[in-house]
Amino acid sequence: MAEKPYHHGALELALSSAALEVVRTSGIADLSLRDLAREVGVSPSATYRHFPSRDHLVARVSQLARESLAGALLGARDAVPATGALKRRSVVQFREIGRAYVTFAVEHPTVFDAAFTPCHIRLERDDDPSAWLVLVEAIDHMVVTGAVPAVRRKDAPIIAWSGVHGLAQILTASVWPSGIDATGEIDAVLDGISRAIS
Amino acid sequence: MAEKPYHHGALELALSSAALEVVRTSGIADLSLRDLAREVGVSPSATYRHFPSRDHLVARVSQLARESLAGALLGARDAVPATGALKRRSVVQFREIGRAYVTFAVEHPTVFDAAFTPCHIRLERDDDPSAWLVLVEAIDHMVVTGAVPAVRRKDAPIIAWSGVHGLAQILTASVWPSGIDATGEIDAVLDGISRAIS
DNA sequence: CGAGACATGTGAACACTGTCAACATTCGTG
DNA sequence: CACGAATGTTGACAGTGTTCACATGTCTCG
Repeated sequence: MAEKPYHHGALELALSSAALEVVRTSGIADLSLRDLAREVGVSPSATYRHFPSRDHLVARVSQLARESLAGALLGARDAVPATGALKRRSVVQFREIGRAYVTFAVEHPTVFDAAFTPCHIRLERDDDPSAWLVLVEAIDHMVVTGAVPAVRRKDAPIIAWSGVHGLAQILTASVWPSGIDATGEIDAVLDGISRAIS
Repeated sequence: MAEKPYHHGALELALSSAALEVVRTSGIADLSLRDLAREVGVSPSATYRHFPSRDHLVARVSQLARESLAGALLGARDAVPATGALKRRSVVQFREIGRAYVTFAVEHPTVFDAAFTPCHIRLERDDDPSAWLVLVEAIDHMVVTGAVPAVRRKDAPIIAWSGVHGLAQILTASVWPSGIDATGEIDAVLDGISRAIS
C-alpha cells in the first residue's frame, strides 16, 4: 500500500479519463495539462511522456468522444425489437439511429462538440468505429430490404448524415434564432430525410 | 503627422479587423489579445477599454463572421438573373443560397468555424441579419410562387438549414471518412433537400 | 544474481497568456 | 479655461504549454 509509487502505472489512461470528465462537465476548450496532472497526482511534465503536446491530448479525447457517440448509435439501433417485417424494421432502425445522433448531441453537448472539434493532429490508432459507418450500414440495409430505392444508394449517406449532423449542430449551438424546441424539430428533419432518400 | 498619438481613435474597429484577419488566416482559436494589441500598436491593457474580456472579443468576431456568411448568401441570391417564370426563379434562388452556404464554408473554413464557435458571451448589438433569415425568406418565397406546398412551410426551414449546415460542417471538419469531394456532394444534398421539402 | 538500458516521473526554468489596479494623457463640454 | 470622462500605459500577478537536466524505478541479458 505504497503511498505514492514513483511510477503511476497507467498514466495515459488516467489522463485521458480525467480529460474526458472535464469535457463532460465543462468543455474541451477548458482542458489544461497542468490541471489534469494535478487531478491525477503527477507533475506537469509527466504528461509529456504520453502526449507529445496538448493538441495530441485533445485529439485523443476527441476520438474518445466520437467513439462514445458511435456507441450510442449502436445502442439505439440494437434496441429496436426484432419483430415484424424486415423492411419496416430497417426503416425503424435507421430512424432510431438518427434520433440517437441528435439526442446524444442535445444531452451531451460538450461531448458532441469535442467529437468534432477541429484539430490539426492526426492520430495513428485511428480505427474509428465511426458513427459514419453505423449510418452507412443502416442505409445499405434499407436498400437491401427495399425500403430505399437502389438509385439513392450513392447519395443517401451524405444526405442523411448532413441532415442529422446539421440539426445536432444547430440545436447545440448557442447562436440560434431563439426558441427552437428540439423534440419537434427532430421528427420534422427525420421525416424530411426519409422523403429525400425515398 | 503625429508619430504616435496617445489616442488611437478607432481601436475597437482596428482590433476586430485585425482579429478577423487572424481568423481568416489561422483560426479563431489562435486569437490573442496581446498579439492583436501588438499588431495595432497599442498596449495589452488598452484592449480592455473596448472588450471586457477575450471572450467578448471572440463573440464579436464570431458575429462578424456570421455577417460575412449572410452577406455571401445575399450576394448569391441577388446574382440570379431576374428572368423567366417566378416559380422557377424562386427555386433557383433557393438553390444558389444553399450552394453559397456550403461554398463559403469550404472556401473559408476558419471563418465558417468562427461563425459557429461556441461562446458563453451574449452580445448586446445582436441584430444578426443572420443567414437564417435569408434562408427562411427564400423558402417563404417558394411557398408563395407555389414551388413548395404550404404544408411544408413550417418544417422546410429547419430541414433545409440542417442539410446545408450539416454538409458544410462535414466538408470542413478534418475528422471525416477520407475522400469526400465537395462539389459532387453539394448537388446531391441540394437535390435531397428539394425532395424533402416538396 | 547483478548491471546496465530503458521507460517513466520530478524540478526548475522560459516565454507566453489573460487580467487587473494605479497612473498618464487627451477629448469634450460646462 | 477647467474639470470630468474616455482612452491609453506601466507594471504586476497567476496561470499556461513546453523543455531540459536529473531522479527513480523496471526489465532484460550476460
